[in-house]
Amino acid sequence: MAILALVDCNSFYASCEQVFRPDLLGRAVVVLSNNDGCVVARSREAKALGIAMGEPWFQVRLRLDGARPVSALSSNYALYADMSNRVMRLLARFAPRQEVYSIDECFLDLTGLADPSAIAHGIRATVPRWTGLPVCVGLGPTKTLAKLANRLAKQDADGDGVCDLATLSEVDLDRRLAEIPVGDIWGVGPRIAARLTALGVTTALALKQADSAWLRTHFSVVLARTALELRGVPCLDVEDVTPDKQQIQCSRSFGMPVTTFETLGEAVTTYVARAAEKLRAQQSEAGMVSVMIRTNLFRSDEPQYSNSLVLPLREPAADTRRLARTARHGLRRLYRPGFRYAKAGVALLALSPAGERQGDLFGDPGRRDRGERLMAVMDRINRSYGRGTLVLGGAGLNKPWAMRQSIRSPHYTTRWDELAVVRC
DNA sequence: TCTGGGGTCCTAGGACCC
DNA sequence: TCTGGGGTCCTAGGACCC
Repeated sequence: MAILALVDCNSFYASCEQVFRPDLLGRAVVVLSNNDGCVVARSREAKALGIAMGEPWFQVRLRLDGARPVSALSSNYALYADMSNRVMRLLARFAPRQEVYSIDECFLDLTGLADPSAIAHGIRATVPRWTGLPVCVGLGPTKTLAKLANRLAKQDADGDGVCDLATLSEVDLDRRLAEIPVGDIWGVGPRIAARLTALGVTTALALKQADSAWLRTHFSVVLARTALELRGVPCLDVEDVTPDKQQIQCSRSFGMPVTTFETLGEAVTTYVARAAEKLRAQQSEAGMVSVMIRTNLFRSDEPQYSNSLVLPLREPAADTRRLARTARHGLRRLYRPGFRYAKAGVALLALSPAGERQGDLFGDPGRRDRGERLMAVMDRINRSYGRGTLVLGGAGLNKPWAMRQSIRSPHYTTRWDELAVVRC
């Protein structure tokens, strides 16, 4: 039998902030989404105040009305990404195979190892000691059960942070599954949970026992697989090599309403540049570019406009200038004056490995090579001296439309001039 | 005044082919 | 009265995840 571990950092973003701000330990801490919009991470104390995941921060403030102190921070992705790398590198030591599933969690394949439970406890003890970040570990014979075990480990406040569903007898496992709402299962979202519940499938146990063919006809093969995984039949592999992205997006809400074509163009150019960096980092080229703009959907008192467009390229490209030119063509067709725009975004689609392209009969290969060398130099400079050191002129310089991050912590671990200072 | 961003997979239906 | 059968590819939309 396979034994998989799911290791997940507790309140990851909030915990990262607390590592460098020990004064925030034991306090209600929330981390906000881009533009300081919504709550995306909460310390245990913040959860206890009833602050919901995804709740708009201005509503939280209105509701709590200053009666309870809450420390809010803008998100600091440079910090979280760096801390994530530390955790993942450390966790890789515990198993021959690791799948990094998200910024704060990974699967480890412990199949065949001597004492998985002891390893789980070792992880639970070692990660906070080495990185300052608390983790919980779930063990199970399939990914879905390991996920579930992790959830149970986190829910059990008095537990030791490890939950092992792999060594449970069938009877004991079913007893636990009977107490878990079906919506708590990985892969069962709110829509499907509501439909399942209406049909009488309300618990994890009921889903496990549901007929496979019935699930396929009334729902999909995805849900049928989830049910099989609950039965201990692995349907999802641990993928230890990260596949290349099939699409790369970059979109942001503006820090202030934007009305002019020129300003939207600056934003779109900026986002294309960011997406194209990621594209070149995985050595791909894009065959299509999509552009999207929209007004503020929450303003019922303002005229609304939302539109997007997909533009094919004559020949796949990874050159920021070419992609930006195409995106601006798209923007020109999308733009309508007289609206207050709140958000723009671009996506690079139809990605293929660089160098496998079909040539353009009318293209200029020499020009193309020069472009590739220029992009390589640009990426190198921006890697060495920081993102945004070398940019296209069309991206704008002041960027008054850029997102708000009024309460961002320093880049403690990734910038020399912002290093954390420890006084002993 | 204030409401995030970036992904994946599956399915149904239409276009098209022989 | 009666109007084939089987297949592929693409896309939009819906659902999910963190």
